[in-house]
Amino acid sequence: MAKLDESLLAHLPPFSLLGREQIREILDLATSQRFEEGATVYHESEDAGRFYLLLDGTVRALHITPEGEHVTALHVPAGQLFGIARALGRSTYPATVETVSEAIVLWWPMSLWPQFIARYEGFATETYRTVGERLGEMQTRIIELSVLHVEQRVASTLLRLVDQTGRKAEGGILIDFPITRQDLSDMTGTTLHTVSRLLSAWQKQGIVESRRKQIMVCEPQSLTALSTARPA
Amino acid sequence: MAKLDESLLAHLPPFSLLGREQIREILDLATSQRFEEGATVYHESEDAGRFYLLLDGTVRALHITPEGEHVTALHVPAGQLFGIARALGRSTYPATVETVSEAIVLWWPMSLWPQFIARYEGFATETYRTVGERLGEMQTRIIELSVLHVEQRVASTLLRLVDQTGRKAEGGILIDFPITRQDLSDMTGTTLHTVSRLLSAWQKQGIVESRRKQIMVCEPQSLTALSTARPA
DNA sequence: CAGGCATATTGCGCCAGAACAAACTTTGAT
DNA sequence: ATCAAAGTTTGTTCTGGCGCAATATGCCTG
Repeated sequence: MAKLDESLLAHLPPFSLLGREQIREILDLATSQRFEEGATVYHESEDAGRFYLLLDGTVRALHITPEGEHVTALHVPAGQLFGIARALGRSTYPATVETVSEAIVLWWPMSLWPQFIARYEGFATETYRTVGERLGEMQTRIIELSVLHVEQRVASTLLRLVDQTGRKAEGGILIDFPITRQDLSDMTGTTLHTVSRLLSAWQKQGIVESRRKQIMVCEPQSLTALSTARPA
Repeated sequence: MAKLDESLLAHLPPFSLLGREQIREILDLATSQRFEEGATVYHESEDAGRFYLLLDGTVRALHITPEGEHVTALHVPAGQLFGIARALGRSTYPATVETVSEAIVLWWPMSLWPQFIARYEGFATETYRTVGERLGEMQTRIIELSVLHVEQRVASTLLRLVDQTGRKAEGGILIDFPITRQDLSDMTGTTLHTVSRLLSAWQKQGIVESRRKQIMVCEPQSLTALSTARPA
């Protein structure tokens, strides 16, 4: 395998406090791996043997119910750690992770976890910050699911995605990975039919523009309005 | 203030690995405080100045939306830590915490947190296990809110409460703190009306028995059935 | 024990959104 | 080009459960 360059990690929060040699050390312990779009990295409740860093692409954490329904818990953008079950005192992965687009990851055996925490300055702190952020996101999800209507949930989900992975494009901000109506409905707890109707309506109003597997938000303000307004 | 006894902490997971002197140390740093039923311990987004151990009673973490709706995130049973914002890399509390019944807590200034983590064996590990468990609970909530119907959500919420704080009583298992239909609806993302109807119906079937602010589950199996069954 | 307040029950109408159904479009493979 | 598969749109029907409103019941206070 080609030797990995230190600059890959140097600017990422979990490693930003570390010196060159330490990063070299870490990289030499890592394995890099490429995943196709839609590939499964690991399954829920599997033994948590590795922890991962997402170098490029997007992955999502999801659950599959006994009835076969998919519920998306979380999207992870490039640059973040995932599969960090040990940070939560768990020995199995709490969710299934699959790639949303082609993805490049680094991984380390979980047996190295304690030494990463102990040896590398800032690694623990940043990791727990990440955990805290995800927890916050989940709380927001719960609140939204509890009190918001479908339309509001879809609107704020779109806003969140734009915020996390939006890429400037002409006429709006593009969500930077392939996303279907079904995906959106898995994130919002509704059906793809309803999402389709909403997007069509919004497109007519010029708020979004959507092609197959692609959504561009043209008027974020309008979505914000939709997501907060309590309709009469 | 009366001196606290070491036996208070000795058997609790975060401290169970510690020796007598260490526990003494910890207790001497602690302040104990009693809260009335329904009292607020701290508010969301307040500066996280303390971390808490719940010695007796039950507290709940909740959010209040701008519109004034309450969403209950989590119940914390006696013996657990809460307000551990620092474990999540946060400097403010992520939710409001209020007591559900009369409660006794110990608290320490958050400035002691780093030293607790560093000095006391097992404290960090157990803390993160707690975080992991709560995260798991939240995931379950999200899944339930996404794919289950109101009746199923109420049923499984009742089961969870029975599981966490149930106390054997004649004729069934009693939920060991005062709980209103409104509370239940805040936990399940529905209205108190619907909860009331459901409880009435279940009472007629002999599945539960409810007085004012009190619910007893007589036939857990029936609730389990209700919570999983995919109604035609 | 009277009055007042919080909690609970119940009936009714209505509508957001799910379920079902079917056609259409884009993409990619042969 | 042709075909198949995946994704999307749109129409119609139906219902769970919310909103509103009135009433009942237990609980606390003075």
